[in-house]
Amino acid sequence: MTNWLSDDEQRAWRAYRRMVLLVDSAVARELAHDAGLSMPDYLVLSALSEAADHRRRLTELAVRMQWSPSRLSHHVTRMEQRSLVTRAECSEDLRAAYVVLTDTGWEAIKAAAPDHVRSVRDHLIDLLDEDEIAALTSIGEKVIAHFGADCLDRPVPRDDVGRADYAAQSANRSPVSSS
Amino acid sequence: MTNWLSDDEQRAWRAYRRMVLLVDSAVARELAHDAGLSMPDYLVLSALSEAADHRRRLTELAVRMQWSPSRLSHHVTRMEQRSLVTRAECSEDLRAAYVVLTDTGWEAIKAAAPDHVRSVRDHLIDLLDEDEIAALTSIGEKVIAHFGADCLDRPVPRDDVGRADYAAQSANRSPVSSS
DNA sequence: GAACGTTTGATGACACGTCAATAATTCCAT
DNA sequence: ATGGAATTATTGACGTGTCATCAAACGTTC
Repeated sequence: MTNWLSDDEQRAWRAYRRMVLLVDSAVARELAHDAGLSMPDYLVLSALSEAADHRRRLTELAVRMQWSPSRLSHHVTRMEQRSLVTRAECSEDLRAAYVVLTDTGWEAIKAAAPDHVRSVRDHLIDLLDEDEIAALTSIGEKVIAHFGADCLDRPVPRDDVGRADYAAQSANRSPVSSS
Repeated sequence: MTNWLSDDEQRAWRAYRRMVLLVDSAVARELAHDAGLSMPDYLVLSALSEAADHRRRLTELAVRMQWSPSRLSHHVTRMEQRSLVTRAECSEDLRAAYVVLTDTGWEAIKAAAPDHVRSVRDHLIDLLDEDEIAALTSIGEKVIAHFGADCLDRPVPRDDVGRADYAAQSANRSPVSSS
């Protein structure tokens, strides 16, 4: 005996799906048009731009982004071919590898960020008032919490605690917003 | 001069992104595991199950789902190879074609729906109280409205007005929820 | 120090989605 | 009726993402 969705629940689910479809595709389309980057590209570049030496271990990056190692590896390969990032060996652990932001990649993310933020504002943030922003945050964080501690936005590894790069979004400092 | 996101806005955007990532991947994973269907598969089957003769014109379906014609054509081809749907000619317009639900497809969607609804409840709907459901709906519909009338969930074509299949979600009738 | 299981990444096969180009039919204006 | 534009659908090339599998290096245990 299935517990079907009520009309209100159905409506919420449909609105959610449609919103995500529209927002994501609009933001992605504009990012591609303005900067020649895909959303995944942007997220990788942004994560690297937040890192100390503009480099991260593949696994660390994959965990942080909630990507499969395989996905990241594939994507890094493709980005490498466009000179946005490079791989570098890790001297302490020969299995491991770094992904490093190239100058090209750094310029690309710096150039892309303002238009991207504009785009996010246009299609989501600026459409909502203060209460709605708060509601969205609270709903989002509630859902995220349900998936457990592994899924926090900032699963900062033990040995990484104390770094403060993340706070730097709205200031004009070196890390570029992963917005 | 870029209008960067404030801390609150940044937090909302990050929570939104992460929520979408987690919910979508969990629901998709469970659907694939339980029913051997992808989300796109489910959406196509569900849309067809809502149609009068379990069939729809390709273009009509593409518009309704907000998919590109190309995407739908590709996907239908793949689904056809798995015997979930078939193509049929349209006698009135020789350019046109129907996609038709096969018996296999019909059985597949009927079997998949309960688990899928369970999954949507587990990872989103049941996590939220009544107010939050209402807030999510209102936020979603506000955003959808921003994208214009073309993007309504139910861009019912003129000649289709009056059909009532959509109302039938929570009842146990023939159309299967597109949830 | 050899054997075992674990961690870290890479890879191939395949599903998915977009874009641009194509073909066939229909519609419409003359 | 005919020629040009619009509609409908398909296709190929390519970028993207997943899953299963593999290989190499590490670390621990005996």
